[in-house]
Amino acid sequence: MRHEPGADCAACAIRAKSICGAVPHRDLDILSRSRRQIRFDRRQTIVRAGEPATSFFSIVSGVVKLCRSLSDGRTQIIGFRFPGEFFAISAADTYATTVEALTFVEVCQFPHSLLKRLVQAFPQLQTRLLEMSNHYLAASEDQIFLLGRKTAKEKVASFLLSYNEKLTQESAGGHCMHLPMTRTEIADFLGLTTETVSRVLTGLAREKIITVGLSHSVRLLNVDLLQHFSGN
Amino acid sequence: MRHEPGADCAACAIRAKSICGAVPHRDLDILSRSRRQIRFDRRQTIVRAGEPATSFFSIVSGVVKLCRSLSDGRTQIIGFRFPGEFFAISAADTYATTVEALTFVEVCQFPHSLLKRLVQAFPQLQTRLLEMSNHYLAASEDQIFLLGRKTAKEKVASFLLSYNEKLTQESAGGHCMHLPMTRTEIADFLGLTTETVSRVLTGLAREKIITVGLSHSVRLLNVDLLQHFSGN
DNA sequence: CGTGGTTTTGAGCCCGTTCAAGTATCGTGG
DNA sequence: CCACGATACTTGAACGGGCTCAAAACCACG
Repeated sequence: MRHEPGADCAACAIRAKSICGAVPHRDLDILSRSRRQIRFDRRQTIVRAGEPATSFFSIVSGVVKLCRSLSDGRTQIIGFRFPGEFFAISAADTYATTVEALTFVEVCQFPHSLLKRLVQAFPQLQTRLLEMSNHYLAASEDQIFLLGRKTAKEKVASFLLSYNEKLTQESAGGHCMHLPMTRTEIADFLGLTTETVSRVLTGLAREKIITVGLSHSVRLLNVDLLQHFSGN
Repeated sequence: MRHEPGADCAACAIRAKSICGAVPHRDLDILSRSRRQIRFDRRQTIVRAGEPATSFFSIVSGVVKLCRSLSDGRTQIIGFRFPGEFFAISAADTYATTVEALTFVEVCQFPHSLLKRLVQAFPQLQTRLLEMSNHYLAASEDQIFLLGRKTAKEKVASFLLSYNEKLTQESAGGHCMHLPMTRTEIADFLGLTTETVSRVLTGLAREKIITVGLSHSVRLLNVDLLQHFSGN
C-alpha cells in the first residue's frame, strides 16, 4: 500500500466514467482535497469484512474482487470491480465484504464523513451513486440467477461472455482477452470448483468454441455458440 | 388490479419506513398527487421482465417476489419485498425482473418521470433511495454466498432465520411464522427443488429444531441450533 | 365429499465434487 | 539464461448431495 498526495483530479483519465464525473469541472479542487490516492499490489487486501467501515473507494486502475468467506474455508466471490467503479459504500458500521486486489490497483479513498459532505454539496453526485448502485444490483441479480439455476457449462460460458462484453465496450478487441483472475477465482465466482472450471474450459476448447492460451489468455472463436451454451 | 385515487399519504401507516418518510410533512400533498395506489391479488403479475420500464413501486402492504426465468422453465427468485420496500428502480428502459404478488398487495406506483422530479425537489428522498438500494445490494450479496457455497440444509436454515428476523424486528413474535410462499417458491429462492426443501424441513422437524404446521406455518423451537446449521 | 393443487416420501441417477496424481507455468536467484 | 521451487492448472477415478421421476398423502375449496 503506497500513498500519493494529490495527483490532480482534472487530469484523471477515468473521471468521466467514475462517480467523479458528476462533479463540475470548476469544483474539482474540492474533490482533489477530499480523496487520497492509494496503490495496492496483487493479492493485497484493501478492506476486510468485519472491520469498522470508514471509507468508500473508487477504482482508478486495476481490478479488485469482493468476497465473503466462512471460517471453514468456503469462499464466494460476490463480484469484480473495474476502473471507474466503486466499492464499500455500505451504510453499516463494519465492512460486509472483503476486497482484494486482483492486479496492481490504484484507488481513491474517500472517508465516509467527507463523502457525505460532497454528496450534500453536489446532488448529481448522489444521482450517480444511485445509478451505479442500481447497476451493481442488476448485476448481482444476474449472478443470483446464474448461481441458482445454471449448469457448470452455462456458468463458464456466461462468465466468458460478460467479461468479453466488458472489454469490447472499452476498446474493440478481437475476442482475445487476458483474464486477471485465476481458475480458483473463477470457480469461487461461479460457485464451482477449480477442477470443474478447468474441465469445462478444456471441453469448450475441444469443441473449438474457445482457445486457452498462456498467462490467463482466452480467445473466443465462436461467440454465437458460446451465447447458445450460456443459457440466455 | 384495482385503482384507488388518492388515499392521503399523511394517513399512510408505513410512510416512515418507506421512501416517503424522506419527504417533509408539509409536502405530503405533492407526494399524494404523484403516486397512484394499486392493488393486486395473489399470483398477479405487477411488472413483467422485458416490458418497457415506466414506473417505480413502493409496497404499502403485502409481499411480492422478484424473479427471473428462462424459456425452458427454470426460475430463480431474486428476492422478496415487504411493506415499506420498493422495486423496479432500474435505470434500464425495460424491466429486468418480473414481480409477482405473493399475497394481496397494495403498492404505490410512481412514474419514472415523476420520481425524477420528486428527487430533484427533495434531496433527502434520493438519500433514502440510495440507502435502501445499498441495503438490497447487501442482501443480494448474502444470497450470492448462500447460493454459491451453502448446502441445502444451510440454505433452508438461513432462510428460516432471516425470515424470522424480519418478523421479530416488526413485532415480538414467539418464533411462530406464517410463510407467504409455497415450497416451490422457497426452492426457487434457494436454488433447490421442491422435494429437497420438503425433505430438509421434515428433517429439521425430526431433529426437533422446528415444527411444521398447517397453512405454511413454521415454529422455530431451537433458534441457536438452527443458527448453527445455517453456517454463519 | 369429491377435485385440484400442494406437499411428502421413495428409489435411482447424474452432475459436479473430492481426492489424488501428474504437468505446465511463473518468478527468483544463481 | 537456465535451474529450481512454488504455485497454478489439468486429468482421472470414485463418490455423494441434490435432482429426477413417480406415486402417495394431505389440504383447501367449492
